Amino acid sequence: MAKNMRERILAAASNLFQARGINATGVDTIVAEAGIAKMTLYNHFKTKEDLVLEVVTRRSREFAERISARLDKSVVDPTEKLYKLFDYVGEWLADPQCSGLPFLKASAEFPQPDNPVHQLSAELSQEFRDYITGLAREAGIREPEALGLQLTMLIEGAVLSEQLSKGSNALEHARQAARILIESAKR
Amino acid sequence: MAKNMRERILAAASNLFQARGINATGVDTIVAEAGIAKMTLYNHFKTKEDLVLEVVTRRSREFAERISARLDKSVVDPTEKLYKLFDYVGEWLADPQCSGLPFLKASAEFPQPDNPVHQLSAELSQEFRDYITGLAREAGIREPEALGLQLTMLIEGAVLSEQLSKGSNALEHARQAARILIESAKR
DNA sequence: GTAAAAGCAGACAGAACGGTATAGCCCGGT
DNA sequence: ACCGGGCTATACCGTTCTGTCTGCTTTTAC
Repeated sequence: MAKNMRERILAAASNLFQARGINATGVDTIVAEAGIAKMTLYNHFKTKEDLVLEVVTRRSREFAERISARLDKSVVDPTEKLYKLFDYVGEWLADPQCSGLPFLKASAEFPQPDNPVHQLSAELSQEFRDYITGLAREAGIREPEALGLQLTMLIEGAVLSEQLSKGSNALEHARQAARILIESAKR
Repeated sequence: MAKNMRERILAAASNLFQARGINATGVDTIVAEAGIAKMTLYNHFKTKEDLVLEVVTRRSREFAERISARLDKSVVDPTEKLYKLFDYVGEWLADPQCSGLPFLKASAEFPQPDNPVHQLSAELSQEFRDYITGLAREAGIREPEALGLQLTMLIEGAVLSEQLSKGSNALEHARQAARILIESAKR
């Protein structure tokens, strides 16, 4: 049971943060959702902020690894990976329990640059961008940083648009834009 | 003075929401920043949420009008407007007191779809997208909705990237991507 | 000039916040 | 058999939250 506790707390917190926002979710609510005692939570996490940091990290890494695992497994052609990237983001976005890019939402709730959650979000966002830049580099793009950033912006914008107005088919349009940008960058 | 009170409250709230986030800013803090009595605030706004709604609306409209006013004044060629759009967003973004697109941050802090702030954010986001789609239509783009959404995603993503890691030159890369997309859409 | 409107200061209510303390229970290891 | 560590339940701390009330002063309008 001991090992499960931590996971249960993280899962409960993750769900609540996603549904109501981080600042709007109290410790008591997390405790109730996880079905545990308050002291148990504070036995595993020093403060609420520590819990927030770990939840944000996990969710972001889960997202990134879910995408990259699929890409590594099913695609070999490096350029094809860039296209497939949008397919897999689309699948992730179609999941009804998906609620946006974790590091983006976290950074919006903690705008102050010196805030630990904000700094973590910036790092995770950078990781994601670096990953896409890496894909562009493997695909032999001349300026992989430029295309990587552009594709990242498209994905972030698409996720936001889809969240704000469902059914806008944002990701499909992002994919079409990406194709044009990739082709243009290869020439 | 009576007319100024409202503006002073809105200005103070706007600054604080921008700097610390909406949920993290208490009414007492707003009152202190505005240099007024608490009852004066509640005399002008029924609840904090009412104040939030008006602040978000104003900031979003200010942004949109600042961009569109410049475009209408200085540019005549419809296609050129699409390019200049990124210049003016860039200038707005370079303003050190700028802190992201108001409706995006607000929607992140109030994720629940039935929340009034979230709904307002969705409407304001839609307004912005419609405006850009209108520009695309005037420029004779074949599928203005598609390009409008794509450019919107680029702008939103660029603003986020710039906020999360300053000096990434996100908007410049967004502009380059936009040029490619626009040229491709015109052909 | 005077009365009504609006602003002020500060106390206050009731709830929620993050976090702590305490006392007991249950269960596994030896 | 028993001991210790993790979990529970509950009460509690001080602070902060939104929102209200009151009594007094200033401004505004006619």
